[in-house]
Amino acid sequence: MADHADEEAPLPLPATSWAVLGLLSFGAELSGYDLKKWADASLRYFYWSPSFSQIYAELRRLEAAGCATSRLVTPEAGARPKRLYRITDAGLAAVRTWARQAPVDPPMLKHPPLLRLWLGHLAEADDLRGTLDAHRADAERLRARAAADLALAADEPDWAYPLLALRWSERYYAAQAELAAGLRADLDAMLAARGERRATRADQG
Amino acid sequence: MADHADEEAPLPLPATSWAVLGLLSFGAELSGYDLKKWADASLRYFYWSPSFSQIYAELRRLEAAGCATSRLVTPEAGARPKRLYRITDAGLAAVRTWARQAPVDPPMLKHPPLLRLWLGHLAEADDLRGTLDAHRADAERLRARAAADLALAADEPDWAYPLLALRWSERYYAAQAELAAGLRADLDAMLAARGERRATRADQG
DNA sequence: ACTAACATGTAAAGCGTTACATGATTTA
DNA sequence: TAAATCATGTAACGCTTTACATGTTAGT
Repeated sequence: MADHADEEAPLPLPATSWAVLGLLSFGAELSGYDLKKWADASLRYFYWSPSFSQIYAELRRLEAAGCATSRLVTPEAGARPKRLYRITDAGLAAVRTWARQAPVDPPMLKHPPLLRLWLGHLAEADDLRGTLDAHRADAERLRARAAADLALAADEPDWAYPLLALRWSERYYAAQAELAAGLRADLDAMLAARGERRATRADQG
Repeated sequence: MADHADEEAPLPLPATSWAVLGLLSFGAELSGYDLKKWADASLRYFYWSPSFSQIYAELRRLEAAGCATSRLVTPEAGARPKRLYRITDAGLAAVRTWARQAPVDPPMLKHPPLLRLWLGHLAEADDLRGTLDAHRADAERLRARAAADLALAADEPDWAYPLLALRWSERYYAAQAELAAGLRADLDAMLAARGERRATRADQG
């Protein structure tokens, strides 16, 4: 039976569960708080970082499914105890099966700045310009953060794959900034052309 | 009071409501089915396209809020009636206020192919290569679809802003394909270096 | 006549967030 | 010692999807 583990269907867990179990699959014993911090520093560039409460719920679910175990640790007498989670052998086998066999969903993008521009006929031109400029600045900030996190993680042989993901992330946010700049230019060109057309009509009429 | 409409706080509706009301703000009288089709052809490139049931629920909500009205239309005697929705003056004012004043949330990305790569230590190299290649092909398909939709919408003066969004979308998916190619190259280089290091160690040991 | 695709919804289940509650630790 | 921040959770709410139910139209 153990020989056929890779051929069994993956456990029916939501993607967020696999992300959390994936964090644990690197081997460390972590608290919910630790996991949230780590997710913010790595996953969030290409996968949204779940909230604390979501992480705590996922950990309870993973433990109930036998994919993780937990123990209460009290640092000092009288201090508040914390619960540390560690992946189990069954959990490691499950996440391996998932990583090799589960279908890969398509990327999902929710881009509020673009939604605003798409409804540009409802706003003022300066509002739109401001929205795009702010979005571009955000993208550049994220690119810089990814570059910084990349420098921190470099040369750690265990993190070769997270490092690839970080390199991709830095390029992704650089591309986002460039796309924002291009869109800003297109918007200005469109508005200029529209203004000229209106002026021409006014001259004729 | 009417003069101050732009200074009032936007109605507390979720982003999806505004997206649907935004579709209606172009002026057409549409059914839930029409709206879904239109969302699939325009919004989905930069904003996920809500499901049918979600759209129907949003329409009911918008009507309850006074932002839209509906009427039942029976094409022929005995045929199944359909409900058509149209934006109201109050709805137009509300979506204008939202478009000008509501804060713009940051883009949200959920990228399962990258999540798989990030957990590359759990899978086989060929699985990862296949995942990346499939992702690249998907991105190129979406780029081509955006280009096609762009050609359909061009030269419609009312769709100037949707056109800008479509141009951005085409570039976005082109960039996605390039990023996938770059990541594939990085992966191959990493695996080659690892293989050489392992071979070197084997020679020495 | 049968099938597939089109079309319009409803109901239930689950995902995920915000708000809340609590206590420890640091800083002013 | 007061405030701010860190840290660990719980509970309630609302968004979103999947599955289901139902009827119509068009092709074969």
